[in-house]
Amino acid sequence: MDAAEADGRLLDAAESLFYEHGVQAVGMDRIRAASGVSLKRLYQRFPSKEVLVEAYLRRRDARWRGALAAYVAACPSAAARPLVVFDWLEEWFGEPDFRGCAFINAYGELGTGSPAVAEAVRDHKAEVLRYLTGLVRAAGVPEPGPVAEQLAVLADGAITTAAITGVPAAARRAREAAEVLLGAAGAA
Amino acid sequence: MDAAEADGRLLDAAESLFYEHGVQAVGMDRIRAASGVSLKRLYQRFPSKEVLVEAYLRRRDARWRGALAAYVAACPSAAARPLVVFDWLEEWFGEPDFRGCAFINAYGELGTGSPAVAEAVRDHKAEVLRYLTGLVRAAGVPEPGPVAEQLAVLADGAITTAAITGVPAAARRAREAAEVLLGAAGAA
DNA sequence: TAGCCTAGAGAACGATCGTTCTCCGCGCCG
DNA sequence: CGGCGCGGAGAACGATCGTTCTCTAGGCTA
Repeated sequence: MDAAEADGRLLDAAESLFYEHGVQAVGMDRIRAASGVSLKRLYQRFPSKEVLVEAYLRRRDARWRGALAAYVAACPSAAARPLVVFDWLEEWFGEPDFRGCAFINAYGELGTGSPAVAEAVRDHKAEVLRYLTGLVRAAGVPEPGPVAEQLAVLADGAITTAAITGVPAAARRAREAAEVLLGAAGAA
Repeated sequence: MDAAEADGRLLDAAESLFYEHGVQAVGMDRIRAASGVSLKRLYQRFPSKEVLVEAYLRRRDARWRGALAAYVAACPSAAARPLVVFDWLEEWFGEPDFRGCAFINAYGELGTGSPAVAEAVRDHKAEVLRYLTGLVRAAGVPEPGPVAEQLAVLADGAITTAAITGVPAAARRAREAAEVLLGAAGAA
């Protein structure tokens, strides 16, 4: 097993355990057991738990935004793409291991104590907002910034609401709201 | 010091410490030190940390909704009251110890492991939704349910966005969105 | 004044945390 | 074939966790 595969197995284990149970509730030894990578190599690749947590968040950010972008790009209508974001959210909410936003959860748990984690979370939210701004602009809204911020708020609210209620209905409500907001802002 | 005062001091200490640092990052001994209540009495009043956490959440729920309702009730226009909710959020976001939604944070940290905490969080969100539904109905919306759910999503999204970005601007965006949604739903 | 109940201070307990160290076996270079 | 170094298994370490126990000082009743 080379370093790249060790990294992958460690990050896979870290992601599923941290996301399901929270960061503080999962010890390093549990990640060793789930990954099959020895503790010695774990600390060779990630010299502390905080480093591992940040790596987990940054890899999840890339994957999450990649999956969203791929789903949205499959929609032929640029005007509809901002709404398709909420269709993707609804599918996500229905998955059995859905547990809310990994970044919001990590920020609530560690944002005070770990600047590295806080920055990774802020970076994720900033990237999502950038992406939404591009979608809204391409949908024909003359000033996409404010509407994109509204969509970002709707998305975050839908994620947390769906996580707590356990049902994906919030995605539909958010999509309906987004439709009204885009219409009012003059989407083509 | 009687039992009622001990409870108050313990819950005050628990609330400020749990809210600021997260639940798992704060030990029982730190709550003893901050409250001035001995460990023995602490465990007399709250026989486990989980019980204390649930009591913290339920008292905060009552206070939080009480403060919101008092602020909103001071607005003379029933039609404007759903929007005033977001004014109150904006003031809250500006407070120096604002750290996001205590219930979302607790759910992310403990929702998987503690059914009592998960239920307290669900109860809070359900009560907020009930309250918003009443406001939207009184504002003249014929079918207040869907709009109230949209406002709840906007509020949760604004809270998390404000917590992560550190600026209260999300409240304004959410308020503008709420205005559009209420207008589209036929508020009088 | 004598006895008793309460409460506080803090040690103690077993568990678990993040992290490091020891020991052993296996594969590569001479 | 022999020595060497890397990697894995897991013990060990000091710290801290939630929780309980011990010991003592003090106020109330008789």
